[in-house]
Amino acid sequence: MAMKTTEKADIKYTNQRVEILAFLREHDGHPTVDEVYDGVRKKLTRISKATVYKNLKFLTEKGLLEEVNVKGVSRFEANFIPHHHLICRECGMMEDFNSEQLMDYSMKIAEEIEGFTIVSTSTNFYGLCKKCKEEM
Amino acid sequence: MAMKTTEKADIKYTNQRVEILAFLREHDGHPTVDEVYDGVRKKLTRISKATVYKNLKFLTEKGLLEEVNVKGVSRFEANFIPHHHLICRECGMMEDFNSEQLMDYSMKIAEEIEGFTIVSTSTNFYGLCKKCKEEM
DNA sequence: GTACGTGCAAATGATTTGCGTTAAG
DNA sequence: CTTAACGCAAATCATTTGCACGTAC
Repeated sequence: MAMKTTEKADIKYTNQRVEILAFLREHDGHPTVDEVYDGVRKKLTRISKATVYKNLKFLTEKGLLEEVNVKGVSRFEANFIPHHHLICRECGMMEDFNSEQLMDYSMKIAEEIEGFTIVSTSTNFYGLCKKCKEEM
Repeated sequence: MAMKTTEKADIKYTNQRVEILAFLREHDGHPTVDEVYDGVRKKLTRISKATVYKNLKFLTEKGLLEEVNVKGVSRFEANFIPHHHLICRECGMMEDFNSEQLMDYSMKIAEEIEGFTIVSTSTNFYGLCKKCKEEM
């Protein structure tokens, strides 16, 4: 069976990739491309933004990262425990949220869908974060 | 209380806005900006893409449209019955999917979340559409 | 009549690409 | 060694903006 794991073997772990992965594992706030770039540049001062772009795309294709999009901006994460998101409609802030119950429930519903082979599910909860609510 | 409905009153229903709304109501396949532009241009040949952009943004802010983002591209819809999405990881194709059960279940879980005021939820089911699966 | 919307062209911002150089395996 | 990755600068693509003119209310 063709598994993702076989693909992982072909990855060249360059310094740049190692630092990008390390940065994302230490920052679970779903950083944007620029935030990853700024973060990684502290360790690798000569890294280019093009390399950050290329690698975020590459690592996402290889299955080592997940890309999410809020208000038109790409954000990345390295968290592989399937989870859900709380998203603030006002400021775009995004937080992980776990509910195994909901994950199980969604996957059970997924099994009944025809003409689509479901691999994963993710629920987004949209609303207002504490900060934005107070500012209203 | 400041409701969305009070805002709706201030909308100037120009030809351009009317056609954009009509197009989206007739096309539930989550069109991109370019697709909306091409579609509306058949009726209003002189409309500019800037106007399409301005109005999609404006109408989304006014609550008449929903914006979703797949693979970095914005898509729009005018469907206000809350619903879920089936998204193909391969080609980005997106289809509506209804499950009242799942909607109820998610909202029940949402009520228990603290520090975040949840307004709506939407579950994305990721996988492969029939066409992409056959091509593998 | 007036304020807001439009179309156009130019500006911005995000992302991708081409290519000579560098480094991982 | 050899091939894939890097860094840089230029190119492309999506989206926004400024402004003179037009139109909904």
